[in-house]
Amino acid sequence: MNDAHAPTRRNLKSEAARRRLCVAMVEALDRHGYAEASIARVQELSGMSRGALTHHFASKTLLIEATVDHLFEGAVGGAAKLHASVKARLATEGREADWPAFFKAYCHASWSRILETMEGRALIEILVATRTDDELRDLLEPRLQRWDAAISDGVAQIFLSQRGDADLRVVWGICRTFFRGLMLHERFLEDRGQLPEFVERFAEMVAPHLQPRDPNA
Amino acid sequence: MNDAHAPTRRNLKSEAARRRLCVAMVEALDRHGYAEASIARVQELSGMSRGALTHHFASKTLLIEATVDHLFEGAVGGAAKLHASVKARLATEGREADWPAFFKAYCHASWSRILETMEGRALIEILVATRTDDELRDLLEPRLQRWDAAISDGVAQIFLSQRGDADLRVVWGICRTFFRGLMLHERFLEDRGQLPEFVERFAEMVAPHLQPRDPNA
DNA sequence: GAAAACAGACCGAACGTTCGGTTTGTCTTG
DNA sequence: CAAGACAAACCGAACGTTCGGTCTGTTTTC
Repeated sequence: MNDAHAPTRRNLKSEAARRRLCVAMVEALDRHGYAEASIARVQELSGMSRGALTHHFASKTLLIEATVDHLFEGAVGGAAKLHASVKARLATEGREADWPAFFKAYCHASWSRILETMEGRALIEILVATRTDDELRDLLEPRLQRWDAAISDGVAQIFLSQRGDADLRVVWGICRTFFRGLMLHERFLEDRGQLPEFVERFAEMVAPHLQPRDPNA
Repeated sequence: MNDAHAPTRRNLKSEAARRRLCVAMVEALDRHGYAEASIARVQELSGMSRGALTHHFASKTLLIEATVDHLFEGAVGGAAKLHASVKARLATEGREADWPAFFKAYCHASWSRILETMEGRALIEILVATRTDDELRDLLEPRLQRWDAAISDGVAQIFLSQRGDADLRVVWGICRTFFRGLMLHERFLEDRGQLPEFVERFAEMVAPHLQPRDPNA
């Protein structure tokens, strides 16, 4: 975390161990939920000893904190890649492309990539726990708001709202809100296969309120 | 729950005790989250003894089950009342009313009444826990699907989609999904006061896809 | 007086944390 | 460059707390 020191063999090993523990924590959050993501479970999933875990993360809170940073790094990196590919598509296809279909595909990609993954589900578990855990809330709040800003900036590079950037922020916030809500709504449905239909219908309603940004501007 | 026996003094008292415990459980879920909604916490919040709690609910699962039914009863009753008032408004104001504004008000009412409450937050906690708790999932699944059907029928009585009732179900499912997602998205916002703005902007996007049903049909 | 309602002591399991001891890698010194 | 000093990595046992569940009494209701 704080030591991007010389890449000695020890530092590399230590870094790898910490990463392994974070990955195991993500898996534990996904499979068992926040409350059941116990130290013992993470230890078991990581294949490391109890003592090693304790050594790298003196408390569970510190492990959670590192896991959150791990999640954010992955999410920001993934978003950057997606935005780059969108920019490329917009540059080649230009304005002739079918915008509703394009936006629908973008929504589907965002939903499945961000939320239909182990990492996405782990983040939801943490978000929910944040509501009732003040310590966790204080830990996450600044990170989440920074993340929100980064996402808004990224989307502003490829999309446009006629009402201005503030509206674009709101509209894309609505999209993310909806995607997250889907994770809870699927409990109401008889068939999980209806979810893509929900995403498509949603994208259809939102598409007229946004437009692609001219990449040559 | 299952005993609507003769209203002797004892049965009434028993019923009241069970309700008190369910209410305390809802409060515990709201304040502390699913995992921390322990038997001891419910006992404390209800002001009853451990023995009394155990007497009325032999296991925690039974308490959760009763609490879920308690929540659903309240939600279905509240929805029925809201729909009745909407029907009345539609009958008097008729088709001259400003539909987007009307729908916006309906969305705001649904959101604040269903989700900005102790009961709404408690249900979210249960929904999230359901994802990783198989026993809870089996318990809730039939109830949730019945609930979904009841809500769809209720909305179908007052609203209409040009694409038919199946589409209406999807669109209103999208709305509920969004409302639920707001509970998680507020963590990303600096100011919780932006939430109503989100609801209004969302309603604005959805309104053109629905219309009020003629109450005289 | 029988049964339901209530009260509280008690149990084993699992939790997060703490701690003393061992091994391994790195740096310093002669 | 080999030896010793040192710190980080690793290990598993033990602690106190809290969990849900059980069990034995006491009081209230019928």
